[in-house]
Amino acid sequence: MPRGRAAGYETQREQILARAAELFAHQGYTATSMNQVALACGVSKPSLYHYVRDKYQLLFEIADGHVARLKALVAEAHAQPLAPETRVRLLIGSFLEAYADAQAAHRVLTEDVKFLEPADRRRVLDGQREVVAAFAEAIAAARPALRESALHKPLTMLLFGMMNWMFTWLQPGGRLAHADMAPIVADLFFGGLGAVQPHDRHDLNTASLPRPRMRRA
Amino acid sequence: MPRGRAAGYETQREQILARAAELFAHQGYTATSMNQVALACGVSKPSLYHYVRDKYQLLFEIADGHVARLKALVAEAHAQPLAPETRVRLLIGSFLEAYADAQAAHRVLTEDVKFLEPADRRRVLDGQREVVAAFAEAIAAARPALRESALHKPLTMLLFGMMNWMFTWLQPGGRLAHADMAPIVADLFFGGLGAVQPHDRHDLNTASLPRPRMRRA
DNA sequence: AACTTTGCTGACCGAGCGGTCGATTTTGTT
DNA sequence: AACAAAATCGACCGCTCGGTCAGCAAAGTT
Repeated sequence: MPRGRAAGYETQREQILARAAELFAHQGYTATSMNQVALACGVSKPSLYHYVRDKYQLLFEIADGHVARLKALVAEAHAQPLAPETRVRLLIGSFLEAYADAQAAHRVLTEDVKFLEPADRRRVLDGQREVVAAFAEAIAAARPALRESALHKPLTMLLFGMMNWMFTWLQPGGRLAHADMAPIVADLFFGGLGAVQPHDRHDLNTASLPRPRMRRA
Repeated sequence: MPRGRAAGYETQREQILARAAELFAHQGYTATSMNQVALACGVSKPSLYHYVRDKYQLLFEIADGHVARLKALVAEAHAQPLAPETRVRLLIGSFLEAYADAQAAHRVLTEDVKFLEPADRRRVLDGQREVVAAFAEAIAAARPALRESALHKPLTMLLFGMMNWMFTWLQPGGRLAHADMAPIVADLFFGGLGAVQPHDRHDLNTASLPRPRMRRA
């Protein structure tokens, strides 16, 4: 057995994944060419293929790695003995921190999942479902009345909407950082839960207002 | 002058736009070929190019048309004499209705803007900024205290996060419809505003909890 | 020193892309 | 009937894509 792998192999591999994640995040998976990835990594295309099987593997590893990170955060929050609401607030904070640290991977996960083959997509989406279910459970533990109304799952999705949409408008160098938003999101969410609780479905109190259809724009 | 345009020209053009929007929404702009668009419309590729200048024009018209629709909804809501909070609730309801009626265009708008040329992208994003600013103004009118804390804009973005993320998880044929969500979103938002108001920025009340870094996933 | 694998590259391949051409048929006007 | 533009199509073009190949220098094992 003449040689083993060089020490820098895994290092370079991870750098390639990171560069690819950035390119995918900014240009989209299909609009990014392997030539671009190779160029961004400072290597030739065959060298790139020395570290990665194909373009598809880049996509899968970026997406799968990110959900694995999120699942680890959930496990970490559940390992600590915390009051229910405190646990949810911790989850929100740690997720927003993870989003800030891996913005590219997060964007790839939310926008390019559709390019995964069915089996891989299922795997990734199942991981996401686990994470969302854990949030929903933590929320139901903090506000048990929600579970009876079967509203804790839609409300959990609204919470994820607030968090997942942040990468759209929050500037990395702006006045507000992801960490600043965590208590705001948590306060808005828990403060609003009380107001939405007594609601009945199909009680569309604004639907009776006149709302004529549009003709053309 | 021998002939004018056939009566069905505009009709077919709009159908092409609609089909293209669906394909773009499900596969992404770059991953959708003009052959696919032509096939989905039941015409040959040269016929398709008889109705549309090029692929890019499809993208721009889909995105621009959708923001025009949203801007019209804002104008419509402002034309009516309403109590501030009622106006915001009406806006939320009409936006969710518009999202439900034009899910494909909405998805294209949120995911494929990056493929617009700078000038066109600016135009579309400016339109979106107008819409968001109108929401923020309506919200500040309903809760004047928010304006002083300069928090009404981030909170408006959180509201948009809840609404814009809905297309990700709300099943068109599921138990909950977009219309069912409107009062829930409005109640959660207005109910939570009171809880977030007294907050000071950088008062990260969960940040003191132990939150060790992850090593690798 | 002999050997074998690693790490890397310029050149190349088949395929599919967006878009066009030339020709044909259809249709409203005169 | 004569005409010109509209509407449609099969075939094709130049280009870029993801990916491969043959070959070369460097390096760890024996």
